[in-house]
Amino acid sequence: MPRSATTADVFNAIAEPRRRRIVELLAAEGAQPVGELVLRLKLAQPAVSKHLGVLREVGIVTVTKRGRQRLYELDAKELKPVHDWVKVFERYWTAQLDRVKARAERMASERNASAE
Amino acid sequence: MPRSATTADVFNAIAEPRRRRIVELLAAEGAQPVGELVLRLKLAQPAVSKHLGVLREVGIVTVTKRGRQRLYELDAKELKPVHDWVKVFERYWTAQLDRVKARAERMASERNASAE
DNA sequence: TTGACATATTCCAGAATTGGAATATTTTGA
DNA sequence: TCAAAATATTCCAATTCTGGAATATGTCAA
Repeated sequence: MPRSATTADVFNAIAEPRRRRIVELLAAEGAQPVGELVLRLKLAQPAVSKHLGVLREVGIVTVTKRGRQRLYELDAKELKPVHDWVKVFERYWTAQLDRVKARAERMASERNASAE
Repeated sequence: MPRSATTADVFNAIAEPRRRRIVELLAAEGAQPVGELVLRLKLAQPAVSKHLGVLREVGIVTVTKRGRQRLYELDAKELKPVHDWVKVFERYWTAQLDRVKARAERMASERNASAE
């Protein structure tokens, strides 16, 4: 069987470097029309439109018409699931590493011992 | 041209739901042998081995031999780049949302206005 | 040494991604 | 109404991904 539904999911949307750059750009500069992104990213227009399409499907960006252009705006709160997920691991590289690590390893070996 | 090198990158590694589950499991239970993961995740052994391979390539997990089994352990600090990236957007959903949002939008419209 | 166990690797198939080119669509301005 | 501008969509090709089956590899135990 083939690949299973990972698409249309926030984690996948930001797995693409170019899409991350789009997100960064929108965060830094505010809403932008497609053409502006094309210039900044040095990508072909269709490519940009497609990436924006993926981001839009996931809800990371929203569109507004302005004349013949489309303004894309970041809706950053859609990134919260990603933040929530990695946040859990924050303690692994924060400060008192030794104690945390030692504790994790101790628990791990105990679990393994009793599980076999 | 085809897809461009997104593989072997941390963001991609965690884009797969099953791989995230593996990471979660290793975080919660400590180092585990492949067989244990197979049972927990209800995935076929080759599938698990392959996912572990991806995680290993990126450095998210490390392996240790123990008899005929291989113990996979989480090296969570490799997730830091992801955390660093999303952390920037934390303010978008934290507390004083209105003020932040208003400010962002004001700056955005100013930039757009002067850019044209 | 041989056989069973644990895991990795290879090969295959179906689907999905991505960029590029060409084209369609929408909107504005003359 | 018509041409140009801005963007989206479609179609194509090359590549990649993932799971499944079969098989290879390594290791222990008798």
